[in-house]
Amino acid sequence: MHVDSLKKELKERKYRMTPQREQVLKVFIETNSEHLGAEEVYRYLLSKRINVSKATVYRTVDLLVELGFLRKLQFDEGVYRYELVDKDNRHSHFICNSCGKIYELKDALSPEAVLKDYTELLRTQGFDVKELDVKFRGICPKCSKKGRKEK
Amino acid sequence: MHVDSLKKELKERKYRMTPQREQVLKVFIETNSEHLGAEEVYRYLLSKRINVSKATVYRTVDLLVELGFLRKLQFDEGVYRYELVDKDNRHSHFICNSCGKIYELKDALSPEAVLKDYTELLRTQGFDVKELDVKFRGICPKCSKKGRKEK
DNA sequence: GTATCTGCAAATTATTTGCCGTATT
DNA sequence: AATACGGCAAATAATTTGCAGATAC
Repeated sequence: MHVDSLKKELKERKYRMTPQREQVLKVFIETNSEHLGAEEVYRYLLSKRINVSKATVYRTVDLLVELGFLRKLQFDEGVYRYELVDKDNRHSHFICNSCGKIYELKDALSPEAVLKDYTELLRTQGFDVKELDVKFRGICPKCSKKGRKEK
Repeated sequence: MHVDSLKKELKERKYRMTPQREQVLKVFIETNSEHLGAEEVYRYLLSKRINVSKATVYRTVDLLVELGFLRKLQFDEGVYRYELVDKDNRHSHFICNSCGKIYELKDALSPEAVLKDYTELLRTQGFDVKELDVKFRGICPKCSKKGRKEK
């Protein structure tokens, strides 16, 4: 599983495997890769009595991004968030302007698929597209319902 | 032009028109709405010997977002950037992983148009989509050329 | 054994806030 | 005149860094 490939990847790049690195990666696996910020990872570990300093968490998530285990995200709140990279399951996000909840959109009809032609066009213009980031913003179903009752 | 509608909009919402607000908005008009951060707006004004404090710049760009004159952007650098809202000319961005340059993609075949069907699908599921944010990342034409020569 | 890694505390960066005098309406 | 606004400096929030001791290899 993930932890083994971390060991392998670290060795290949002449980094060292440490308990802290394993623990940080495990947080993302155990939480089903919620969109966690560094602070949250730190608190999660604290709550499980696992001692890792905040600086190490910051350094480790950065490293995990570099190694391709995590993806760095931003949702307009002044915090970086991270999620597990899952190559077969790319997804977009829907961010509710009312409650702030972030939904993952994993539908078969992925925006990535829909945008394929446009990405191709960019390539013909010399843009080598490696990544695509699509975010929808608006009001989520829950907030729409609430709004109807309350107002 | 823009400055007049700012006056109008401020009056409607019972805010006041001030020289600082006019100057900040003008920066975005004069620079063709580059993707400026608050600090850059501040420096631009300084360079033109226009005295506005940094705090005011921060407060003003926030206000201009609220009033719908600016759009708040994030490009994964730890800084908020802003651009003029131009309703008839929405665009996506291409961010070069090598030089960091941000390109605006204004092609006729806009991702927004391509994604329309998918947005519609979301609506049927109760997601009221108000905004769409599409970012491409990769290597830009210039860096691709450089890479070929140097490496 | 040695180079990498961690923890701590201090530094840095971007942004926000409180307060008080100033300007707009 | 009343209230909103701006400037300043201090506060806050998130993240980064320097360094000395600890640990993986």
